[in-house]
Amino acid sequence: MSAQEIKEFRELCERAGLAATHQRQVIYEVLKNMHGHPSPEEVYARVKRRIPSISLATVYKNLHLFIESGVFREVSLHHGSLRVEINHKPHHHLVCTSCKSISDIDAEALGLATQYGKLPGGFLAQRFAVDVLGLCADCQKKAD
Amino acid sequence: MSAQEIKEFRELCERAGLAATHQRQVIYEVLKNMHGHPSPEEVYARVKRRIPSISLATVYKNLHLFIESGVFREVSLHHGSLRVEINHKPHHHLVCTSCKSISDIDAEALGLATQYGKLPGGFLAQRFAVDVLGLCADCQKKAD
DNA sequence: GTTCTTGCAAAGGATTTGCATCCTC
DNA sequence: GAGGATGCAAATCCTTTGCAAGAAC
Repeated sequence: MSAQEIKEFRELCERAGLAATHQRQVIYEVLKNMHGHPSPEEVYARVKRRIPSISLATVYKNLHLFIESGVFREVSLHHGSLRVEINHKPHHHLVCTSCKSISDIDAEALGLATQYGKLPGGFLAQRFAVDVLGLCADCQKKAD
Repeated sequence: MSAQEIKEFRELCERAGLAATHQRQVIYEVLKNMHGHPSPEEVYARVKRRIPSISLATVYKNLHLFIESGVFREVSLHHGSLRVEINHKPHHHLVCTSCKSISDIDAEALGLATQYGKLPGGFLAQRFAVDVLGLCADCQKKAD
């Protein structure tokens, strides 16, 4: 991690009121270099390469801390367990109901006319999490 | 359950290739009379009033069978466990990030311009599952 | 009768927790 | 040094599974 990135990490911890520990830093760095929607186990496996003594519990604790402080986001999947959102651009998910694969699509490319602000009923809309369910290109071919 | 409803239930089982058992019927009936997004435990509690000997495993098995055969749907929540969708009208979810409450909103009332069919990349969109994240009216008042 | 279901108890996976030790601030 | 963080193991929660006994077709 570059000096710039270390500074960024330390500022981020300060803002969130978290100590800038070595484990925390490595988890952060590993996440930044992952793609898609990694599970805690996947993150753990990667971090373990650099800190063999790390425990899964520590990974869980830090993932939650990162999510709580808004550094990363949790993915809402049609799926049972915790997944971390790596993609920082506004986007939605294409969920294939056949092979269960999940891919991202830019919010713009999907072109949903989402409107923020007050909805009828007084609910204040701040973010739209859209899962598009359907069939991916591969599964359509197989279905022929 | 009326004679008409029993007939409906038996046809439904036949279509899905399922035996029309007593337990299955009561689970179905209980679901039909629930609202919102009940958990397996909640369904179990209700069914148990009428069939005290029922087991939680049976409830789980049947919920999955109903979901697989398209009789009910699974809710995708920012939430860890299985929930059954009772509302059959096309709708989306308003998820309050403060109190975690979830309410339904009709697809029309939300007015999202969802488009079915092929998306760029070849994905075939069949259904849109939208979670609107934000603050419910109550939590906005409390935040003042 | 055969096959599908049930109920039970045990197993399984994912996540959390308690606690002693260790590291930042 | 004080309080937060870590690692470990045990605990917990949610869900699934194996199997013998019972019900549906």
